[in-house]
Amino acid sequence: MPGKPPSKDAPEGNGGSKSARTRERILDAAAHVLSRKGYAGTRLTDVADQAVLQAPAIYYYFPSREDLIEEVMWTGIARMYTHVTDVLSALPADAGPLSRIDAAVAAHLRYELEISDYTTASIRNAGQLPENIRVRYSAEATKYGDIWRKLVADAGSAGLLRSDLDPRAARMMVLGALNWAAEWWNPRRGSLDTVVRTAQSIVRHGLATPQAAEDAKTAAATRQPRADKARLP
Amino acid sequence: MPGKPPSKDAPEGNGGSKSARTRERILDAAAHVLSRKGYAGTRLTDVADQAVLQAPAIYYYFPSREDLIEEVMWTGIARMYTHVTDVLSALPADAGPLSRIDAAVAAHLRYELEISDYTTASIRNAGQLPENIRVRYSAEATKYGDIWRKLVADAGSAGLLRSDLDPRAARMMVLGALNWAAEWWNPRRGSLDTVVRTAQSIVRHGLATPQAAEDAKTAAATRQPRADKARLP
DNA sequence: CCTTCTTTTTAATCTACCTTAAAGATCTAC
DNA sequence: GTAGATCTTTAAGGTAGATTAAAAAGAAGG
Repeated sequence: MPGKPPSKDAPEGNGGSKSARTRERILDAAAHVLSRKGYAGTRLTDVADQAVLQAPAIYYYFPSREDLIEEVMWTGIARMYTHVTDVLSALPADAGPLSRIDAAVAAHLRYELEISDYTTASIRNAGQLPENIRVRYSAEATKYGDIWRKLVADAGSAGLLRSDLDPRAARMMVLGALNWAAEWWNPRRGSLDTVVRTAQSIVRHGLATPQAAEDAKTAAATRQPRADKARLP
Repeated sequence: MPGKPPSKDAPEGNGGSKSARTRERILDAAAHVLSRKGYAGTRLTDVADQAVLQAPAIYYYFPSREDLIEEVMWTGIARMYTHVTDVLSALPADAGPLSRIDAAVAAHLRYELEISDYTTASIRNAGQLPENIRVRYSAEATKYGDIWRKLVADAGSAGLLRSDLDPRAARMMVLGALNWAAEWWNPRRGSLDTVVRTAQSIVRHGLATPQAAEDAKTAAATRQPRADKARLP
């Protein structure tokens, strides 16, 4: 009799026991297939092929197909949350609300486009999940959304946002612009830096008062690129 | 023996023969299911339920499940193309590039959120289609994209765009912001007008030079709402 | 090398769904 | 009102894919 799923550890690259690494490989494979085939189209045999093992082996690590897919879905956002949070907290304490939004835009975009299987899986399938799977995903999504709610609210309190914007709609438009990037970006057709710069500019000018947008731009020229690469305090 | 699929007519509401209306009902039902269940999850029995008939009846109108889904996919964008084109050509000849973008934003958004089954179906499933189905869809998508390519290019030629933007990335960001609206907009949580206004403002300020953005805003205050509601010349 | 625990595989079951076949129902025009 | 066309249904067939059972293969330790 197989023991329970081996202690799931490191959400990071690897490093765990062999068993933990196999589990992670299956999860990655599932994200890969899920992003391309959709919830209903994700076959365990395809996941198994991608992970280089036989379909029934998956049951040693996950109780069912649904559990596997559920974990891919919420894991994707949960990791994004961690990443963006880390980047934001690595910013200098005096970074203004618009600089923080710039940093969040860059962090979201880079993470999304680097770890694109998970992100694309989440983005494309969020609306197609059965209720039971959606619960945990929605919770993580709300948590992540709160980051942005706060980013926008802070800019608003500081009087940096244009008054003709509906905050919720504005926030969702920004997230839409960012999320959609996974659908069209192709490393061969333009550098990631270009995408990030364009996104930051659109978001900054899209949200801020003209005066604030220009101020932030010049301020960012020295501050933001540094902040963007910082990971750990 | 059944004749060939009855002459497919009116892409509009209805009006055609009874047969044409049944066909349209099936197509609508397929869009409904496709948007919620995804490509692989779209079962003919569900489509049939939604269209209030039995699954095999679908085969009287469509050669196969794939053909049905393919048609939903490309039809969605093709109609969007027609709609946006109509709105743009109804604009006064002296409408500037930014006004035209404003109008396109409104047209895209209103159509998307009103006919949301087709749009959501396209958006969510574009990346999950098998090759053969994707061909026609991609062709229509490119055609529609050309509208926006031109809108942005015209604004650029007129010197109204900020120079720090990559045109392709900027265009895709805008489309992403718009497309994503179908994922979050809820009529009960905010009016469509609010969403449209916010989107127009973000796009205008997101793309244009600060000077041009402000100019366009005041000009639009009289011109654009009228143009927005115009349908036929 | 033999035992035990972990991991992976092969073989078999069971269900869901697309599709076809054939028969019914409805409609139209003489 | 009845022949023929149009449309719709009921009744199978066949296949693919999740899951379970049971056996095989590794790995760790003595």
